[in-house]
Amino acid sequence: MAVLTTNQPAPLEQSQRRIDEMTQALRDAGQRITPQRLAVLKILAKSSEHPSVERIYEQVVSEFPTTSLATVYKTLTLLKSLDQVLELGFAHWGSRYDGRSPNPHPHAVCQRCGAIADPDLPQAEEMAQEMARRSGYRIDRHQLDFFGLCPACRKKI
Amino acid sequence: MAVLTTNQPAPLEQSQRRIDEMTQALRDAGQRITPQRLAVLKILAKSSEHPSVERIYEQVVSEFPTTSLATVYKTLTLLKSLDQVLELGFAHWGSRYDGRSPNPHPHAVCQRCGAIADPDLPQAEEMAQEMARRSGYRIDRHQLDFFGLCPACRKKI
DNA sequence: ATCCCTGCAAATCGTTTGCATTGTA
DNA sequence: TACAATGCAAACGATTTGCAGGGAT
Repeated sequence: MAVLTTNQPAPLEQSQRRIDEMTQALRDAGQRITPQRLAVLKILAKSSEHPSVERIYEQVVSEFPTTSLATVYKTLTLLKSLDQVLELGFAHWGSRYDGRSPNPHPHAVCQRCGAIADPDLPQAEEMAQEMARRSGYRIDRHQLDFFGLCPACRKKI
Repeated sequence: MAVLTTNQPAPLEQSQRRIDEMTQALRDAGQRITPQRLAVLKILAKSSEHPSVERIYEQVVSEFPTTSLATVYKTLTLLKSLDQVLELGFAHWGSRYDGRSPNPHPHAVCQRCGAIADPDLPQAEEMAQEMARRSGYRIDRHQLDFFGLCPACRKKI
């Protein structure tokens, strides 16, 4: 499901398509397209870095200075509920967001610099089915995180 | 690596072995075996429910009324640092702990009642290697969570 | 006897909420 | 114009921390 290659910047055309998808999803849900929401949504469509809330906030504020952190949170909650953004929820550091590939897929997280990569791992879906079979649970969603050191940080240590 | 069958109570002998392992790990690290630590550690060795901090605290207090929540947290942090307990860190609800199989392994989490199962999924290790290969990250640890409904809750809905 | 561990309370940090004001549809 | 969205500040909940007193080795 993750169509994009790891950590490449999104081609303009592709991020434009995501912006359109997201705005349409908002409209379909009877939600208004405010400038603040549009700003958040553009950042989500363009970022390959899996930004944190704080990071999104900084960027929104830089082009829309009155925006509040609460609005960013509310927008993210809304987009999540429409399955237009994937929240990577971590325990002790804050969440990170993936707006380019909102369907669940595995991530590699660098413990040193916080970089996140998401190469395609086709086994994921099959593993979800295996988990359903062996546990008896109905599986709706997953979060598969691998923690370690990114290539850049490996060298530095 | 997960030797135990899903959600079966630990055989006494097995949980006793875990208690011994943990106390030994503490001793090896030059740490003291206090009654509070022993209480936490016993609960971890026996529980198949992947208890929350609060749940552990309740149980410790019931047999050792002066214990504080902070001590439970400190003990868990200590045991984590010695790889004697696995923390399942969730974003919006608190963490849950696995003291019976402290090596990373996949879990199924019920969104309704919070039950957690951990059947053996042999693919996990191979997937970690595949992730390392495709991302270039050095992978040290993983957390593989599948969210949905447990068998009991499926019926109730 | 030493010094680590405990227990308490206060601090922290990410996230959520209440409410008056503003702006989109 | 009506009603939903914003922005601010206060509330929240899980976890951490500082510190004085107590207990394990």
